[in-house]
Amino acid sequence: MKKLPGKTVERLSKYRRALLYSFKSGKEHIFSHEIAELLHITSVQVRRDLMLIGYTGTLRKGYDIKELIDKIGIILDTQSGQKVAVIGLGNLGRAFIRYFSGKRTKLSIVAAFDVNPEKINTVYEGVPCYDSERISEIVIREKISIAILTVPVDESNRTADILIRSGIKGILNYTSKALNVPQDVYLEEYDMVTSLEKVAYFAKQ
Amino acid sequence: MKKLPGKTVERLSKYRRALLYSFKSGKEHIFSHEIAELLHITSVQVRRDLMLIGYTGTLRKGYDIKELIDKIGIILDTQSGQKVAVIGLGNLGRAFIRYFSGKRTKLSIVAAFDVNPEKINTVYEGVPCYDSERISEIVIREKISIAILTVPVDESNRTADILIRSGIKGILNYTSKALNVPQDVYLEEYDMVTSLEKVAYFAKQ
DNA sequence: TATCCATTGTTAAGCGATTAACAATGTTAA
DNA sequence: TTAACATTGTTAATCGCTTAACAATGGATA
Repeated sequence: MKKLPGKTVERLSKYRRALLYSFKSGKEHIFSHEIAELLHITSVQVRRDLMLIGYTGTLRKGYDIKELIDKIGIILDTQSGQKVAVIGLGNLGRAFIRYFSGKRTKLSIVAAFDVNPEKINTVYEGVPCYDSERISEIVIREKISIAILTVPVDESNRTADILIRSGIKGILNYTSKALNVPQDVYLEEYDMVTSLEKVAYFAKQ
Repeated sequence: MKKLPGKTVERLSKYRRALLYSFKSGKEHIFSHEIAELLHITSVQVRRDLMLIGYTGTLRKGYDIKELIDKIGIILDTQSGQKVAVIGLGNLGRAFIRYFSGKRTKLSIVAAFDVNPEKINTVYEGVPCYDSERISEIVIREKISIAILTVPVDESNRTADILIRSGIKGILNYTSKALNVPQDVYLEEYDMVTSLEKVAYFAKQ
């Protein structure tokens, strides 16, 4: 299937979580305007997104929640799952591991890396922490395709280069430096300080 | 001044950080294409953003770094500064406090809140942690205008309501639930799971 | 002095995403 | 049986942001 718009992909992820929640509470069908309410968006947008992934509802009952969850899974997930590594086991790295621990999804965090000897060879929430020197070895061995980068900013480019040479396919960069990656590596950047400064700007009346 | 586009505000925050870094290393002037390189964007976009804030460079020397930093400060900051609270002193809350500790900016994190008795009345990186029961009291007393919300998802709406009733002006929401806020409260949402799922989607070739 | 040229500032075009509009559909109610 | 209606799926319009295009500028160079 042709690549979907980034914004649609983000919403599909949110639809799925909201739908799982509704399904667990016993609901079987849902209308576009109900999904829209859950996410605080419009029903048109929901229908447009579902049109893009080719899922069709029924006229008076809306969408079959179970079917739609499965359909979104076909779009977002890979059959065999994808392995994720957290680079930098600081607060942010641990936050990620916490969010994912226990959730059995097609994304699994299988390794963390740090330079701190006190963290190396420990296990956090079931995820082993290795010496950062071993990134390349383990990424290749474990076929890890996604990295969450939460290292100090002056290490970010060097670390990204190692990941790229080890065949990583996507990087989620939380360091405040724009990374250089080749075209075939997907890069998503998020800057906590910028987010807070943005809120501060719009919060002053 | 008229409100700037959100994307421009985000970039201004990044320009400032990059410019501060350049200034510290002794540089005094900079061209639009040099700023663009630092952020991996185009020089046109830089010039357009600077046009929007009304800053004018010189033709052959480019922009005066010191002046531009000050100009961005006038746009983004308030004269007296803004106070920030972290609600939920988990990994993510601590990550935020860490990022900001030591940096003397117009944004200062002055309080954290948690329900865990072991955290209440401790101090993390200079930031005192209070009982979540006291959010309203302290937000009002300290004139805190911005909240970073990192509580468990089932507490998010209740907590947001307390913040709103206490006169908060902006909320940065890291819980995975869309919040209901009145028009005069600025809301920025970020979902770590969605970000990772987006990377995963675009990383599968 | 006159010409060249890199750079800025700004207008216009293009693009991607959201929103509006509406035909199609089939269930419900008269 | 027919009319009313809520809802879906899709096309068209709109909006906001990015990118392209280019005139204006004034220092450097011949």
